[in-house]
Amino acid sequence: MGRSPCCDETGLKKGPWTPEEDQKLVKYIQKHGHGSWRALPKLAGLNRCGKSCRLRWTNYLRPDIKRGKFSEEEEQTILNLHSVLGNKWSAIASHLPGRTDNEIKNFWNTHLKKKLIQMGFDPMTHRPRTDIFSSLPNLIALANLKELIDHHSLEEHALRLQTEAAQMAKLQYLQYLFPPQPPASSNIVTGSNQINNIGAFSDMEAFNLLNSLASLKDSPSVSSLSQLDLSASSLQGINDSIPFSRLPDLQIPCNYQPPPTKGMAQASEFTVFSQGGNSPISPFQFASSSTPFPPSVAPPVTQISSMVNSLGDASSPSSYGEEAPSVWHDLLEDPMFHDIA
DNA sequence: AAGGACGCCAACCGCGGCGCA
DNA sequence: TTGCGCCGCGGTTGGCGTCCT
Repeated sequence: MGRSPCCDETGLKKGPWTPEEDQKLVKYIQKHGHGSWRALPKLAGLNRCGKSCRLRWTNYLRPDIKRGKFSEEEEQTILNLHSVLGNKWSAIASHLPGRTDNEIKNFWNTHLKKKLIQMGFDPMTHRPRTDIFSSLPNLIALANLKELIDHHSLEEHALRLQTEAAQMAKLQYLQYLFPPQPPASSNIVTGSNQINNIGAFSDMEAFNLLNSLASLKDSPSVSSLSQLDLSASSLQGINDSIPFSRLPDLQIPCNYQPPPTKGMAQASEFTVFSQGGNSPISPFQFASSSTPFPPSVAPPVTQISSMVNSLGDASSPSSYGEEAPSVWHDLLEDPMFHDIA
């Protein structure tokens, strides 16, 4: 309904703008304002469609446009806003004075999206990618840790710490796969269905799931799972929705070498914030819920945890468009899972 | 030095929303 | 209520510059 026919007209110039055209457009708008974009080209003496003129003005010629590289603060703001708004580029641009939606969109597509992928985050959900392949390094690390514990005589204290770290990592991984569902009253606008899909498991479902795992652990058929200490205290952990802020405490086993991705180096450029208990949104969100939104100043940059880094591998396929395993049974029965565990 | 691959970004395309008659 | 015209938005494309082999 109501499609503009302006660009279907033949004889109108397309493609890059010449300095002369720019000058005509700027002069006209400075003198008369843009008024009706449809009528503007004729009035300004331009052989362009109104759409083209509007785009040229809003994305390039407008006097208040800020050009040049995005600052770290702007980058952080884009990340935060995108985690809440999704691909609402105009809405994001409205919080970045002097930046156009087109510029932000391009910056996202060429830089930020790649960075998130390299760090093992899904650029749409801002969550660690949930596909099993992207988590393999982490699972392998856990296996290596077990090897270490089995074959080396360590001090009891160190052993206990490492075992706890392994438990925490596994529990957190479960949490990543089935993050808590956003509250029904949540008014957060998401630009992606992914967010809603991924939040399909509630805390209680995850808790029940772990209970069923606990009952399975004594079964000879799944003996490999017995490494997972699913005591009541550790189960309490996931029921409390382990936040991201716990991640930096985790240690990767000393014999584990993370994949040599560029993202590893870039990781420190980003900030990871606590998700809080039930936050349905990005790890790039602000730690304090009392922080006014949108932020005017980016928070201090902290180091991303090695745990988060190890979750993803830039070379592995993205989880974008995929779903977390819908049935845990399938996962547990998968021979690969047994091998890893 | 040449040319192929890759990245960046300005510009285009097409759809949906909104106002108005 | 319906249809039309316009605008704005998000996705995509294509050209240019740079890097790599």
